[in-house]
Amino acid sequence: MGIRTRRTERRTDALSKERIVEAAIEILDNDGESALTFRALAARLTTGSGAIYWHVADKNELLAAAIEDVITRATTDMVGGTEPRETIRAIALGVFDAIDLHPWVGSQLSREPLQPAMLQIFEGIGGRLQALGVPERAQFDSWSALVNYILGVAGQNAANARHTRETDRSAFLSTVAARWAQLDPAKYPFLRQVATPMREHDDREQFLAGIDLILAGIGTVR
Amino acid sequence: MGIRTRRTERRTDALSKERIVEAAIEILDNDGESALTFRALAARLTTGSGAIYWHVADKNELLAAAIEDVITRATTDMVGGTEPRETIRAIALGVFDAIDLHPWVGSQLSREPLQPAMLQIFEGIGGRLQALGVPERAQFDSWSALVNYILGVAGQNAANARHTRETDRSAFLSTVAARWAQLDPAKYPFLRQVATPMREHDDREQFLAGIDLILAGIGTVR
DNA sequence: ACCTGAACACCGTTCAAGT
DNA sequence: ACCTGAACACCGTTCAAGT
Repeated sequence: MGIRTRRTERRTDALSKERIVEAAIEILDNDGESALTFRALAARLTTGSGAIYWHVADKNELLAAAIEDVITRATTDMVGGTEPRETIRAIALGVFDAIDLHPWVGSQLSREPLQPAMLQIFEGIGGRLQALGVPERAQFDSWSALVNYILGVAGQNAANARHTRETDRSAFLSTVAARWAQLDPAKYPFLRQVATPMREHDDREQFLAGIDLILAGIGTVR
Repeated sequence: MGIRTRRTERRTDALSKERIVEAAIEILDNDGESALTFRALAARLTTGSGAIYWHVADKNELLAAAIEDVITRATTDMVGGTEPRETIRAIALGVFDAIDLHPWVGSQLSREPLQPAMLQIFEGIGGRLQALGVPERAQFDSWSALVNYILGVAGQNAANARHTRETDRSAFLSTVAARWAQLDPAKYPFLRQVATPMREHDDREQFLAGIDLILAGIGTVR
């Protein structure tokens, strides 16, 4: 389709940063973080490993671009309600769902949280705190509590996904729950008791419950 | 000192898991995570790299043992007050300070949060929530919010420390703050405003403020 | 039982050489 | 301008050989 100009047009299979990033995301999604090597990437793109360096400076830049891609897509899809509390929940859930889909983003994010794409998310949360009427002196701490919590869950989910690759997710949680259920009741009464909800809980709802708790705490500041 | 029995006594420079872990921690503390290689470790212990494998299964076990060591030491030093809210703060601060001293623990923890040594910390927090009178149905979510927040901060601190190695800490934060201060005011009003507290804040107090906010939120559950 | 150190299979990255 | 693929310096891990 369209007119083929001689110079700007490329063969459709030509290498480009976008195609490289796309392929990297596929590898990360399908085979996990350890599977992303320049050799594997080159093989998938049927090119030499050195060719990738023409489009991408190094592995850090590649990962940054992959995160940028996923996070940008996630924030674009987001329907922001008008009520600040709801919007904060929606933003947080957007991050959660993106990381649920691409767990490697979670571990990269807790390694390099200041990704450019995260700025929109950080701003979105901070802005809504202002709209919520949080006193100015409490805004920074409130914002940081929410952001750290979100990044914490992100890292946890990524860790779970790493274990989950071998077996499956519910099997992994069952194993942890079973281990906790067998802890010494004298030393670990709470963890024993929490083993059941641990096995049965819905990650997404638990995540939201945490957001709500923090928002409730923020609400107590006058 | 003491009688030298022929078989059980070893030359003081003999290899042992403890000495290996100790040396690993020194390398991690002084030169960062990327500096810990079996070759560097062997050189520091003036032995062959293969010798380490006689005492330690692989690098994962080595890292797990190093974390165990640091976390156990941190929880041992902890003076637990009698008031539940204070005790939760003390436990959280204990983790924070340990990670502040050994940032690599933070990144390992967000990769493998279910370290055995963490069980005491998890239990300590959960137990105090019960003592605080948190309704049973809210205990799991409350506990998970606190734990995820703590692990989130741990990961962040580790990430900051990675950047800080090259320059110094305040210089790094200043750079971030300066970058945020120059963001488009129309798109990022909050981040611009928050750039100043970001540069001036005390990490430890900010961390505690987050704990307090979550505890305040937990307190609203009746 | 414990240690040595060469060897193996991998990495990320570079670069002379091609088109 | 863009790509190839061998080469380099490094990993974690193994293992025959030593003591």
